Amino acid sequence: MLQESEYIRNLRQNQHKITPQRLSLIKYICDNEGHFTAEEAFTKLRESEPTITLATVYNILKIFTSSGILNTFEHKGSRWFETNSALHINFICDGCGKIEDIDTADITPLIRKVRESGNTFTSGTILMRGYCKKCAKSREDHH
Amino acid sequence: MLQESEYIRNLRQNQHKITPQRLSLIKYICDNEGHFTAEEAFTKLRESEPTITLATVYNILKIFTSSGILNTFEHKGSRWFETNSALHINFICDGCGKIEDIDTADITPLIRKVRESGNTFTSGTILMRGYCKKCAKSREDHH
DNA sequence: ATCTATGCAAACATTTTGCAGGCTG
DNA sequence: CAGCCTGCAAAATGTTTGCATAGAT
Repeated sequence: MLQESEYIRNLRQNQHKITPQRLSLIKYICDNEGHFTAEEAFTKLRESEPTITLATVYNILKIFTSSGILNTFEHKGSRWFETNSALHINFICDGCGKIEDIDTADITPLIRKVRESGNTFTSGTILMRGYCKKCAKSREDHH
Repeated sequence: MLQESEYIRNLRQNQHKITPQRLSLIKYICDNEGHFTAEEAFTKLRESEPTITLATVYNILKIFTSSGILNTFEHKGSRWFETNSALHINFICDGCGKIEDIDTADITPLIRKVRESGNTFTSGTILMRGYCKKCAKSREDHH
């Protein structure tokens, strides 16, 4: 889990200015470990930065994703952002919609496989769907 | 690789009617092993079915995805459809944009891992990005 | 004959773009 | 104070919806 200072350093390193909007978003990202959409971040940020716009949020998120400090994937018609930069499984519950990170060493062979085919590997996203423990149980109880 | 008859059987099994538009799309899917968007299928289908609309293409694709005979994933702001129903790696080249299927048995441990956490597993998508052999080489040559 | 599927258009949702003014470095 | 960043509005893109008619069984 990265600290706020690492995002700030990332901005400086890439000659980007430090603005209140950017600091607020960094705070949101660090306080809110997990997965979020631009809209979600925007809604939360507006509490402390009432003039911020969605376009600005997208701008800032683009900086972080293009420098690789944030990952993105698409799901349910939106782009999602996440702070976990190691390749891992994103398990999405079809019941409650929650996204759970599952870290595992078992992914290494997959990357090797990609390279065996002659490709280079830069990044990846693994989405797996099903029902989480809680939702699976409540569905069982309905029988 | 599924045959046209299997898509037709799938329609019948689910009490869906066999229409020319559906047959054309099935033909497109079977002739065109790989990955496609609704728009791509629509553009091609219009050659033989000039009155077909994008909405109809979406309708038909929804039938096939909800019955599980087609997979979907989101990428580059669109939904993509694919005929390979076994969980596999979709390798996306950041150079030419081509999507390559990489089938591997190494995925089984990942599914096990999902279940170990108490979740059920229904489907998954693995997207990996980098440069394909050809694009990696042409980028090297630029140095 | 019934009921679903299609075609069309409009609605919707998400993301991007263009530009004038404001703020950072 | 130069240039990047923000806020705003509009545009662009992709997908869904509602409804009247055509078509499959």
